[in-house]
Amino acid sequence: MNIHVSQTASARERILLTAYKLFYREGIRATGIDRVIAESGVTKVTFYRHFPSKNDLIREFLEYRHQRWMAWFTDALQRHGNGVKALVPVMAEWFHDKDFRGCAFINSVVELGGALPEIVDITRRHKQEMADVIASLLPPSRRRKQDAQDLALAIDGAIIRAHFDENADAALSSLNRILKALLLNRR
Amino acid sequence: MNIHVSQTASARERILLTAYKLFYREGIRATGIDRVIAESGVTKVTFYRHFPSKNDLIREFLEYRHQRWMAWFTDALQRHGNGVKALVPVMAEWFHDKDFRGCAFINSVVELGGALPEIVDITRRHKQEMADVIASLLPPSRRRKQDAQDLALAIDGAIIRAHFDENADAALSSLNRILKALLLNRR
DNA sequence: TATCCAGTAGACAGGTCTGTCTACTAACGC
DNA sequence: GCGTTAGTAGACAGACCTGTCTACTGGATA
Repeated sequence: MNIHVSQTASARERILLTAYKLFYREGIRATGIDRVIAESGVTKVTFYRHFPSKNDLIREFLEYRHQRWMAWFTDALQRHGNGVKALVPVMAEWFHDKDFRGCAFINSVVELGGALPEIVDITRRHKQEMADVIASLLPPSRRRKQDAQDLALAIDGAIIRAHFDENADAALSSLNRILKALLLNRR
Repeated sequence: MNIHVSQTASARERILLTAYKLFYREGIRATGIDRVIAESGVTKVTFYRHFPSKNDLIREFLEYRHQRWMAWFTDALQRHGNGVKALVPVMAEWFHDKDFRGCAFINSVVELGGALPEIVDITRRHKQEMADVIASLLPPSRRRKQDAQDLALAIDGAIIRAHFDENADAALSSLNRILKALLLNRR
């Protein structure tokens, strides 16, 4: 609307984008507030005006990550034909990204689930939405939701393997075989 | 052999057991050395004589965890009939343990994989050994290793789901269906 | 014009972290 | 008997963490 507001938005946005990059790349606990402040080019006062505590920033980071990841996911699925067959190529696209470091939500549960239980809830909701999107790829049937849950679990396994394996191909092959096995076994 | 040595062994053992408990329950980064020292009832000098740095303790913790977990895993498989059908009950046993907090190796990769790359190697070896044990449950065939890898990936997915889900039953059902689908689809 | 308000710069408080240091004790092995 | 070795108790250094504080600046608005 006016410069005043857009300056505000831009400081906030720089903080959030910096946190997005650092929290995902280095981990949340490993990233100090001072580093986020320095790299986003704001001062402490500005930072704490927008985010009263690091936990607030963590919550907003996860919300932002959720929005961006879901948007990428649905777009990538469409680009690959929007069927269940798209899942493996879509995951391949993610796993081969040079910045891939696993699932931000799983990572945050592992890092902070004990100290910040709401992160666990946020993660459950994120994974539920992912499973809902997967369900929408499947033909309607009694088992659609169940199949989607199974696929979501297998995808989580693949994310983990791709995270610690040297390359993602083994994870993708396994995911592909699981997917085929689950969906061929109908009727 | 003699009291001298066994006193030594016991201080070391207390430290390792305390780290085992705290690192797994609270996380490695969240657990300060001072806490391990206090709870194991030794002094700083004693601690640092046995473990020159926290990283040394982390390595030994993972080694110890690997030994204990593999021993539990093979034992549990035997108790449940030592076939591929044992996998789901065995996982159920683990997931329902009140102290279950996911896989210590996955967790350590997420927490420290960036800072301590050798943890990633340790985790790969651990998961490879797990997959080898799973392979030994399968009848010999061309695809035995591949099937074992697929099952191992699905198990990792189930571990993650059981870690953040309220209860482990959904994860176990999915694992069960994936297992059946993979193994029914033979010939 | 006067007042907010979001911003800059940076000191500081209070806590926690890993790791080192001094000083002393008791048991074992040669 | 004497040196080595593992232990106790606890102070301390130096880094890093989150979060607060003062003092100042410049633009938007009433």
